[in-house]
This record gives sequence, C-alpha cells and structure tokens, in this order.
Amino acid sequence: MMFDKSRSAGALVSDIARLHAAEQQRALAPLGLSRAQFVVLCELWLADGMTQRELANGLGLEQATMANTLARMQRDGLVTRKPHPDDGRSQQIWLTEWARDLRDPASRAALEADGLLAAALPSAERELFLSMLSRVTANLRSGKTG
Amino acid sequence: MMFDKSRSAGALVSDIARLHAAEQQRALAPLGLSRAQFVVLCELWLADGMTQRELANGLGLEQATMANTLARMQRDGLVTRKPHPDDGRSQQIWLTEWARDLRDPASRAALEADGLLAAALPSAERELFLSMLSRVTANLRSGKTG
DNA sequence: TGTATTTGCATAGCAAGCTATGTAATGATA
DNA sequence: TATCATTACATAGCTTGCTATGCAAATACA
Repeated sequence: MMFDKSRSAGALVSDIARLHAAEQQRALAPLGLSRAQFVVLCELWLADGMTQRELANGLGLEQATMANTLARMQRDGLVTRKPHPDDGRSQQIWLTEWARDLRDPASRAALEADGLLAAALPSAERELFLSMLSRVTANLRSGKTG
Repeated sequence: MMFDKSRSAGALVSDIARLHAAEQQRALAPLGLSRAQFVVLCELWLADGMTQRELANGLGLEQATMANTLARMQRDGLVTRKPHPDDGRSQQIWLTEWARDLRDPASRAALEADGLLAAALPSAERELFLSMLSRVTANLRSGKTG
C-alpha cells in the first residue's frame, strides 16, 4: 500500500494553498493586512453592517474563528462593532474609513498573488483550471452539508 | 477595482485545501493520526533515520514547524529520537513499531479523502487536473527560491 | 406567564503554520 | 590554537483554523 503525494490532488492542493497564502501575505503586508482579514474585507466591501454569524456563514468559517479574526480587525482599526438595533445578542460589523480606502490597493495586491499562480499555466488552460477548481469546491462543500 | 473570489484560483485552492484537510483528518482520526503527522510518516516510511532538517527540507516546511510536529509525534508514540552518530547537534528520527504498522491503514484513509476530491471531476479530466496542479506547485516552489 | 430551547457571541485550549531568537556543536580560518 | 561563522535544534510568540463550553438574549410553548 503506497501513498504517492506527487499524484495526490489533496497533497498538491495543500502545497499550493500554503505557497499561495505566503505570496498573498507578502503582497498584502505593506498595507498592514493579513490574508484572513482581506477575505473578511471582501465580504464587507460588498455590504457592511452584517452580523458575525452572517459573515461566518458567507465565508464557510466557524463562528469562533470569525470572532477571533474580527477581534484582531477591530484591534487593527479595520472594523467597528455596534449593537444590533433589532437583536440584543448580535452586533453589526462596520468598516472604518481606513478599511474602505484599502479596497483598491488590497484588491490589486490579491490579484497580483493570483497572477503568480495562474502564470504556471498557458492561458488556454486557465479557464478550464478555474472550472475544475469550482466544481471540486462545490462538490466538497455539498458533501459537507448533505 | 474588484476581487471576485469565485474566479480566483488562489481563493478556490485555499477553500479546497481546508475542506480536504477536514476530510483527511476525519479519515485519519480513528488511527490516532493527524494530517500533519501523516505527511511526516510518508517520508519516514520510505526511509527513517533522517534528521529533522532533512525532513523539513523534504516537506518544504520550516525547521521550527518540524520540531513542534516531531515533538507531538514523539509524545504520541510515533517516533523516537536518537543522537546522531556523526554529529552531536542533530538527532535521527526513527519510527516506532506502531507507526510502521500504520502504513497501510493510514494510506488507505488518505486515499479515501483524495477520492472524495477527485470524485468531483469526470475521470477523463483527472489526469489533466493532476498535471495542472503539479505544474502550479513546481512553478510556485521555484519562484520562492529563485 | 413561566420554563425550555435556540441563537449569537466570547473564551479556552489545541494544532500547525510562521518568524525571530537563543544555545550548543561543528567547521573554517587567522 | 583561538576565534568566528555556520548549522541543528529548541523555544517563544504570533495567526488562523478547529472543537467545546458558558452566558445572555430571543423565541417557542405548555
């Protein structure tokens, strides 16, 4: 019985994720952002005022993970938390002006890291690669729920 | 300036890596193994007696990460560390009998998790997917060094 | 109305990745 | 030979993921 990691999609994907995360961290660092913070900001740039649970659900992360990341984002001046008007248990997450201003430069940095990844493939293959990744993501996600 | 995570290979790969890691953890848990430990065991099943640095280099991990993982593996009875005969600074990492016996069942568990991932794609596309992942991995890795 | 369940959040504690730093052994060199 | 640089490892401290718990607010229902 053998496990050949060079022929394991899971092992390869894990390696790529780690290498890509390092690239993205490097690209985002000059803005004072971490990768996890950028991911949360992507949601909030579309619409802030969401609750912590809505954010966690949208990103597929656990509530506790979200709570910790939001605490660091508040510490770093990226978000503020205000009591929810209709529900005393929850809070609305709002972007600071500073976080709003980061949208363009941070998106550029993230795209740059993505470009390094895509550069490994001829452009003719990139659409298919994205399609495959999307199908795998959808499949694993649905398997988790159902 | 927009960042669309559903069209970002990096974002998709990160999600897949997280979902796959959870699957693999679940499959390995009954054996008392974590994913990170399994990865180290894969190296040691091929040849044990390596030093910590050799293991870290082989897996592309930092020395400190390796040191911590090996400490947990020693705690869990998977490896023993013996002084290196030729170099008083380093230690050789040896598998325990128990770890040796885990090779077949652990490999099966890992392959099972990989199967769930591959199941998202028609078999005709799987070879190409592996090839793309290999090229991306190689490209990112070489970019790191050079 | 009063209790019981559910829901939203915080916190503790663990794993595994990272960087930075300290120590001891080795190796190179003046 | 004595000193300096390098190498192997350990440790501290950070992030970001996880599970498990606890608490308080909201909701359901007897």
